[in-house]
Amino acid sequence: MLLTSPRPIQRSQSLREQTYQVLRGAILAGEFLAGSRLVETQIAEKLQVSRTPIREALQQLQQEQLVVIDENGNLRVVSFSIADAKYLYRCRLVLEQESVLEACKNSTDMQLAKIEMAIQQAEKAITQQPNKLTSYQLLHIDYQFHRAIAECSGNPWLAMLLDQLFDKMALLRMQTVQQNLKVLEISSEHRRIYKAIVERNHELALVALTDHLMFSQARVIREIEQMQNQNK
Amino acid sequence: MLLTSPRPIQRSQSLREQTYQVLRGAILAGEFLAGSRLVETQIAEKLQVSRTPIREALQQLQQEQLVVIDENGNLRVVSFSIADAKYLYRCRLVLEQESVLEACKNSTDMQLAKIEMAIQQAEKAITQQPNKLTSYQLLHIDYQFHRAIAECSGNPWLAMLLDQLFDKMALLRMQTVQQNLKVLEISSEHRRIYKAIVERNHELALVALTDHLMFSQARVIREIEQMQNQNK
DNA sequence: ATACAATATACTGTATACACAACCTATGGG
DNA sequence: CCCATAGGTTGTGTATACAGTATATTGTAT
Repeated sequence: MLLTSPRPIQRSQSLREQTYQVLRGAILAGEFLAGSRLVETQIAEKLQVSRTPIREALQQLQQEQLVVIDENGNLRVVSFSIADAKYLYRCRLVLEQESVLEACKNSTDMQLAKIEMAIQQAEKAITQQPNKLTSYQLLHIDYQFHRAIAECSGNPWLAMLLDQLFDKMALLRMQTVQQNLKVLEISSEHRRIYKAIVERNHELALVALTDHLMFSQARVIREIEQMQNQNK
Repeated sequence: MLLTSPRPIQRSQSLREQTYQVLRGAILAGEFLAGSRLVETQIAEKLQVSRTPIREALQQLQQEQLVVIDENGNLRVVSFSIADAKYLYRCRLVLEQESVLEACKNSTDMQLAKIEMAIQQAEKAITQQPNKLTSYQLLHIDYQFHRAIAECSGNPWLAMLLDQLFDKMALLRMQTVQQNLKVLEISSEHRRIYKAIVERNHELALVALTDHLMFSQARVIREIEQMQNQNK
């Protein structure tokens, strides 16, 4: 009789991981102004932990390009241009095209159900608490849908690459979106993609996805331009 | 653990950066067996620096998925399966397709020259020192070509995503390739892609690229299978 | 010998100390 | 009045100490 304890795991997470989550969340939630400086010692004092976990969390964020080193060697929250937006959307498009193609081919019923759940969750969130949700939460719900499709592809590296882009997209939109997203438009576009995948119609799925991303890109760029006009 | 590096480390860059380069190089050069364990204290003693820079370097490698945490929480050099190979190549294909498309559209004369230089350098390296070069060096020269095309696209995020894949590809092939690469085949395939880009013929460029990557994938998978047969 | 308990060892996570560089600021000399 | 430099401030990089935990080892009893 041997302690076959099935791995009780989950020793409370390391401070490094917790710090990382806190900082990432704060950045994506827009709690730092774009371009604001991040100083190890200040964050350490604020969070009441030593510099070590902070340092490591910042390095992780830096590798993910959510924070960058400026010309003086200071860490700052990254700030995206219109050009960045276009390039990021372009990368996302080709990866997500592969994503839906494979989803059309491989997705199981359970995976499809997960996609539909993501759509329903989004719709529920909108109708029930229209203004209770932060932009960050809305974006998160949006990406659940795209993440679910990527998982259908069965390609873990594809999902990983897309995750990286989603984080940057979230920050990009967080830095621009003032009012709430046009969530109704998004929802119908999502339904269209989902329907095509269920029908295994990959031509239609590709078109629907491409439309969706192009519209989304257009919305983001329009908002950036509006912001820039306001600042004049 | 070999780490042929008694102490070439100097204060020019941070120890963290130097350690990272040394470890990354050692992994990609195959100086660690696939799956071998990486221990902070051991590496620290070997390189004669404290654990701090080692730790940070290892975390960076972990984020790049060149090392992973096993079920017991130990760091190990990642080891790829045939499935991984296929998935990685698939991601690489869609990203590089975008890469050559944009290269056909945007590349300047200088950028084109850089691509050609990469080809010539590869050919020179092969003819002059056929057996002097390690597989790692050959791979590096190979990727210079693909990197140069990615730069032509003007899309920095695309180049970044591809860089990540190249590292994994290098490791994948390092773990499989026994004899030297079939460099002559590669070279002619490269020339074909280059020619299409110069002529701004994007249909042909896409075909040439796709062929090249499919051949490459087939070569890698064949070698993995041979290895697995040998181990029986 | 095998199983189990007790102890030692090996690693990691975190805090802290210190060195050093960049940057500011003020004071004194021109 | 200007500027040059000493001294302080701030921030990062690195080493090290210490605690907690997992792993290996040894000793002991059956």
